[in-house]
Amino acid sequence: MDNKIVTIKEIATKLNISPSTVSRALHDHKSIGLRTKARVQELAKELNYEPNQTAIFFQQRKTFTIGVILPELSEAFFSSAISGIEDCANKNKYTVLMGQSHDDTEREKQLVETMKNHRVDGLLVSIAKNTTTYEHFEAIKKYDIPVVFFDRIPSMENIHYVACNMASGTTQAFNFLRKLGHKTIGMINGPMNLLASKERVEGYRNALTKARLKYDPSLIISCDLTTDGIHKVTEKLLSLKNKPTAIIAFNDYVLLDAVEAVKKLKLKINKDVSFVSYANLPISNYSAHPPLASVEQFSYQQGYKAMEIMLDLLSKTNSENDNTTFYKIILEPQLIIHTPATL
Amino acid sequence: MDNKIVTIKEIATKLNISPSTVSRALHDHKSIGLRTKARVQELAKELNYEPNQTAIFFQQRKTFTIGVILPELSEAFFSSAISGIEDCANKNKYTVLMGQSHDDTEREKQLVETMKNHRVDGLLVSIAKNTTTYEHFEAIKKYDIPVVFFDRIPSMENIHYVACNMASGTTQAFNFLRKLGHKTIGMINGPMNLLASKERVEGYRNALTKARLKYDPSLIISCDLTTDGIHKVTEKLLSLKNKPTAIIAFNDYVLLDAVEAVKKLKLKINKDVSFVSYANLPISNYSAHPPLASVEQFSYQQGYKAMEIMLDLLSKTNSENDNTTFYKIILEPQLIIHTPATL
DNA sequence: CTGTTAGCGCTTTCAG
DNA sequence: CTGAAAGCGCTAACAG
Repeated sequence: MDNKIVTIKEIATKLNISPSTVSRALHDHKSIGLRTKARVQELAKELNYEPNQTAIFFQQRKTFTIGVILPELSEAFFSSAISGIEDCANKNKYTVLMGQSHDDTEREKQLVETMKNHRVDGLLVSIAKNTTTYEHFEAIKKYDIPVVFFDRIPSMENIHYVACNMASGTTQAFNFLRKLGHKTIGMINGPMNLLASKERVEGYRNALTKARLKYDPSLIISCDLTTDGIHKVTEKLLSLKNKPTAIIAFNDYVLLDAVEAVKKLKLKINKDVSFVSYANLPISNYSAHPPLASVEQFSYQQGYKAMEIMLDLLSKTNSENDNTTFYKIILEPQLIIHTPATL
Repeated sequence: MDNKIVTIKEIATKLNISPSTVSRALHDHKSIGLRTKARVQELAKELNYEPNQTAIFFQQRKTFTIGVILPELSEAFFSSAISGIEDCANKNKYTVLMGQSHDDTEREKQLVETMKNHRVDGLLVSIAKNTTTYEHFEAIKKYDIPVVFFDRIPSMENIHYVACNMASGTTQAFNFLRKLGHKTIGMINGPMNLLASKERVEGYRNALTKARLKYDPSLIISCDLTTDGIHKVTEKLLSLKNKPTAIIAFNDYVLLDAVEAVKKLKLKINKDVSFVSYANLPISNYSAHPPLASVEQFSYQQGYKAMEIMLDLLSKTNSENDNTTFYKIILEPQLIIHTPATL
């Protein structure tokens, strides 16, 4: 068995020509004679030549690899998003280097470091939920590694990102509930360092303003998105004097925990309290207590789009250092109303 | 801003010593004087030196990168498995290069190629459901890139793999249903090129044999695992003369489609026909029609274990080329019986 | 304890 | 149209 790895040099000596000629022939360089080009390509195939990418990466200072950092792969939103990223990357000859922060800022920092050392061409990140300092992302700019954020966007200036307009999604959700007759609507929100949490509040308040209603801040409670946190918050909401008859849950996972809390209180879903949530994950379709509606956030598309932006950034990174314009792609979410049949 | 990237050579000239000394000092080589070591490390930190991994990868013929090829990231089983892989890899200073085959053999082949060119140190793969030729995996062995398969194992000799003992899982499922009084038990199986499908049949037959029952082959039907295929197969099973009162579904996703088919036939779940399935995915916990029980396959653990085997293989790949012993790790699955409360 | 040297495999000027 | 040579950044004999 020809276990040995074939190099350009070998092809060269076997053909009595120089390595540079071989390299050029392999790349279909115009200045190479058809005759030699053919001979080289033939022998290359015969010997089963494979270019050593690590050598090329090193030499070209480009790895055709994109680093992706996200909180948790087992959350459907993220696995779907990275699926989109990978599809787009693959289509464009890029590969994906993946790491999960597990919502731990320290690990996130370390991953940025690893990715940098691996010389990824770019970084796609969805930040850990309690990341509040951003030096690690600032730092990487100096290395000409573009960063595009998706979904979980940090509160930083001058960044590229793609996200869903959660304000508008929340307004949609709110109005939907209003139309069903709900007067008092609560919200289980996420940590306030997330843009998405701020936007939810914004959308909620916009809806109130438009409807000329008064804002009761106690109806919106932030939590850390842990099961315990969600249970507590749900109980709190449902024990208010101004008790909500409907609740907007941060996402479909949060909803699952909120539903449990409601059951513990011996209240009836869709009777004592109704829910609307975000993400529109497949679990909702099969759930025993699906939300009345869920704000679709197009996770796959977000990932795909983020990668497209990255490709664009990479294509012109050398010519113009456009440190002035930033992509801020905001997808319009869509409230998916679940049919009565499934309720 | 010091945008320039610092190299060992620079540190060397600034300190009037040789690059090799710097390299050694940075690696805490014992033969370097404490004095110089300190000076080097200090300056390195000051200049913010970062080793160029691509150079190291190239030079060392090792990338500390593991390629992972799996069918579909948005399937919970796989995202959970890769989560385990990544955790184990990360803990051991390895990174994960990821690609989805989307159950397409062509793309799988191409991914193997890409991974090979990227010079991954090893490959972890769960094959596409209709992959039946394995040259691409045979080929990669010549490059000293170990391959460990997980969950979806090809019918090849001499491979490393970790999987769940689906035979035993199926026997457990079968016996569970028998105890509930079911006499005629059907099975929606996957494509027969998958080891897991063969094992299901084996487990089914073992259970029959032990119970001294006769085997009716029409009660086991293979399908392509598409929604349409599942619908057809379900209808077929339920229109047999020897009609099953319980069905073992290939996994929790298949179950969802099978349930739909049952509804279309106006039959009642858990009355006309009961289900048991595999995977025990979270969806089951929230599903409107969860299976009576589900065979837990420990996806995260499978991924983690596969990566551990890989690490072991990598640690001794140079010393002994142990082409004779192969890891065949078979995890014992566990039938998780869903509490009546959720039914 | 430290320096010299060579080389990993490839691309790419610069000369013919 | 082709060759010679340099060099990407780092490590590792080998030689002091």
